[in-house]
Amino acid sequence: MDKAKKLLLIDGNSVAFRAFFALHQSLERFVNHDGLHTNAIYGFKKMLDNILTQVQPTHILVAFDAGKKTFRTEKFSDYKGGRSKTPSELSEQFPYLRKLLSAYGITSYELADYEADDIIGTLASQAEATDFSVTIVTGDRDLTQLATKKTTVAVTQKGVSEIELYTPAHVQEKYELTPQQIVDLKGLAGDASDNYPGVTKVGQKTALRLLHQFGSVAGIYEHLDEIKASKMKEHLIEDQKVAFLCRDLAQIRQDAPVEVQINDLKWQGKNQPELISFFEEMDFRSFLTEIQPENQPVAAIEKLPVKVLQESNLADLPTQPAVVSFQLEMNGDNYHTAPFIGFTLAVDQVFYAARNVELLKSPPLKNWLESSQVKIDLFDGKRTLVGLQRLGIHLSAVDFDLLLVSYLLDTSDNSNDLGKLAQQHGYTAVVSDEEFYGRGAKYQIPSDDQLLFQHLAQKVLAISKLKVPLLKKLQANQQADLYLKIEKPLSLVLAAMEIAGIKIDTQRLTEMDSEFKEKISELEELIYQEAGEKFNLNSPKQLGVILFEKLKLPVIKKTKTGYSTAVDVLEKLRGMAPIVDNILNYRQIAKLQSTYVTGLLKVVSDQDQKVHTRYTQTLTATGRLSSVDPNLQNIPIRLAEGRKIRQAFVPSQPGWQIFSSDYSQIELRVLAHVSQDQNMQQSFKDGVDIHANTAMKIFGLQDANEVTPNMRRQAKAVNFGIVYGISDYGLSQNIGISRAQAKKFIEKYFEIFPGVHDYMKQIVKTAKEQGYVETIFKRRRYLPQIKSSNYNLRSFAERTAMNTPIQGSAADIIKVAMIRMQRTLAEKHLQAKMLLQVHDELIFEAPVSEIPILEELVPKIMDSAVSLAVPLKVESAHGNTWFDAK
DNA sequence: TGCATCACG
DNA sequence: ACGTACGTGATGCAC
Repeated sequence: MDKAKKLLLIDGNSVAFRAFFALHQSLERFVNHDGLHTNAIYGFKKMLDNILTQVQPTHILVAFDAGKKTFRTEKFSDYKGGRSKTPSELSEQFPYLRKLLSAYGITSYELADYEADDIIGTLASQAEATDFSVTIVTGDRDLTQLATKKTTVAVTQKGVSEIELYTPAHVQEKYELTPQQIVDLKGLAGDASDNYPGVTKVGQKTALRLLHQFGSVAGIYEHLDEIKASKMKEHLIEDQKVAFLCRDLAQIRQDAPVEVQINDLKWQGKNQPELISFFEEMDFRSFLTEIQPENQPVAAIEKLPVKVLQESNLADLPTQPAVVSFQLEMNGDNYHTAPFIGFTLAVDQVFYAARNVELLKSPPLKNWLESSQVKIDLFDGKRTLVGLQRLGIHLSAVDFDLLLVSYLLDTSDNSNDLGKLAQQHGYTAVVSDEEFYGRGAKYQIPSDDQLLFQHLAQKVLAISKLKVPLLKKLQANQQADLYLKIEKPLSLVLAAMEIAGIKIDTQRLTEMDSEFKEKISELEELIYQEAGEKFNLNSPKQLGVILFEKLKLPVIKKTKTGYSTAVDVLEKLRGMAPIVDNILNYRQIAKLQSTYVTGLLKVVSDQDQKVHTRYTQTLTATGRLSSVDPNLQNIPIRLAEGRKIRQAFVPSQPGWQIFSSDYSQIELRVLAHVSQDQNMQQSFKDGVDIHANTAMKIFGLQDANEVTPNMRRQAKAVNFGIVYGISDYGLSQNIGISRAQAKKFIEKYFEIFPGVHDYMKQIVKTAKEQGYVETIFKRRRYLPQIKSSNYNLRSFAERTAMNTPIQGSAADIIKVAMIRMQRTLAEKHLQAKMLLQVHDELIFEAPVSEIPILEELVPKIMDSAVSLAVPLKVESAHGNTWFDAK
């Protein structure tokens, strides 16, 4: 027997609004990997599931408002006037809501000049005329006017899960009115949210009383003479036209020119693959597991035919394939030391795998990897290269590096896991390592060969499947050069630097260790005496109690968790109690001790007395590198005490020295270039001291000699502030001046450098229009929050828009220099080795005899890496240790 | 695991 | 009226 026909009609806009505000508090938790807000989509989906289970419809349509202009605004220009703009965090979700519906197999519909209500009213009445029953879902009580014997109106309550069902009986019970009288009610009382007035001074209460007596608006005016003379009666007479107009506005149309046929709305069910890919796009993990429970995907995914490689069958492999996808699996992040797990290869859609990585040393595998004729596709070339190097295999070229490419496509998405990345790009057959191996104590490498090899094979398959689409995207973004000429060659350069490592004078560190130990215990004793008790000095919480409760020092600043005891606070308390100075000293030395003495000693390799950092090439949002394990980009230099740590960084061979070159003010030069500010460009062309020059200009001095050190210091801070996307408050905090004074500085600065001012305004505008900003080499950073209605988020995005092209372009430039540098050293057969990069500085070791060559060569390569509108300036130094290279 | 602190450009 | 500098990593504490 045929199921009874049930039509479900949903007011898309109103339900989306409800869902959005129900989850408004968690707005920032519902953001997907592209920065899209997803709370309304999430809530809508939950609600939709509820309704589908409750109603069991056979036919469905979701109606949307077509736009601001409707027949109602024609009749009453201020209809829905004064309503605040839909938040951008919601409006950006509407296109995806339609995508969700499409995956659910549900029709979305809108009609020019009509609101969603009218589409619903029209379809409901058409459906009733045949043999349908109808359920309407909305967040708007006005729609209860549509309730009939065959039509139920479900109004969502506060959350997204609860609904209130309005039948004519329920309407009667709640308002003592028939559904049709709701329209009359609105006509009399008006509607604040739709911004139409109704009759003056008549509200809900009076309107209800009148309707109970006369039945309708028309009824009231027919029986006006029965109403006693009163202010209200005068208002009724005066506002008669308004009353009928408002009634008309409230009346939902049931004759709109809707083009869809109800029979076409038959629901065929959800489209599972479309839904999976949509949930992935939205990062809705819980919904994903809901529709594909844990074991299902494994079962559903086709098992790949993997051939297990052994000594005995290596000879069966082709001698020189055109393309090989390769994965070298290791246990742990630190690929300099991580144990090998195994490897896989995909060649002509055939998969090979083995646990024994020694096999890679034999032909033909070694030949493939070292050949320049075989295209190697992989994930994380640097990691692979270092791993292979440990096996004595020299990977010479990579064709496609999935990790690098996907980082360039979106620098804010810096996941380091092949499975996660592949899923984000729509390829779902491969799971994340965390999911496959487990995490922390649960980490386990499967002993079952087939299980392990399937995972590895899925990885290489993902690499080859994603190669073409991602390279296409790169092309579309005009980023192919950035990949081919900068990032890919750089990964090989970085690998070489990491492998080279830098030698540590552990004896020097051990000396410092005992020195510091002594000083620390002296200071500890002093502090405990002054405090009158022992406590944990390293605990800001306990220190706070001592300083601000026991010693009653004034509280300058608070943190989320209590009193702040940070340097800038302690600086202000200096002189109020001797303990403060001692704490500052203690902090300084304790930091050196824990991070740079014992910390560094912990990571020195026993094999070669060197530290081998890892540069993370795909992490920062601006394009800079970062350095981990150990971080060699934050070795102390500013304070004399800390600077001595650099004495422990020494050349790896006797008779060699450390050589260092750094760009001078590269970020300001980039700013002068991108902003095209003539004044700033001229300063750099003239080769003047830029900070002193800025000081002269903002303090209105005639002569450079009049610039005091303090003026120069302040001007330098302004220059920095400009690069960071300045705010008067930030500047005032930084140099300890009033906010008003800071504001004057900034205004003066923009007067002097109008091009910079224009650039800052322009870049924010560009970011708003295109959604991202770019560096000079087209590195891209998306800034979805630049349209946020939240002031803080938006301001942050604006400052980022100003800063990223500057910081990022500087990063591009030094990367180009590094690649050329490495090539030149090889071409000239120099023994010198490039060891470290510290954002605007390159550090080498070289035989003393080569130092004069480097003094010439390195600055030449660095300052000619790009050609800007201003010259680049490079300064060099050398010495027996890193400390002495100053 | 998150927070506060502090090291660098 | 809002509340703020940009980009990182390591350490130790407290939950």
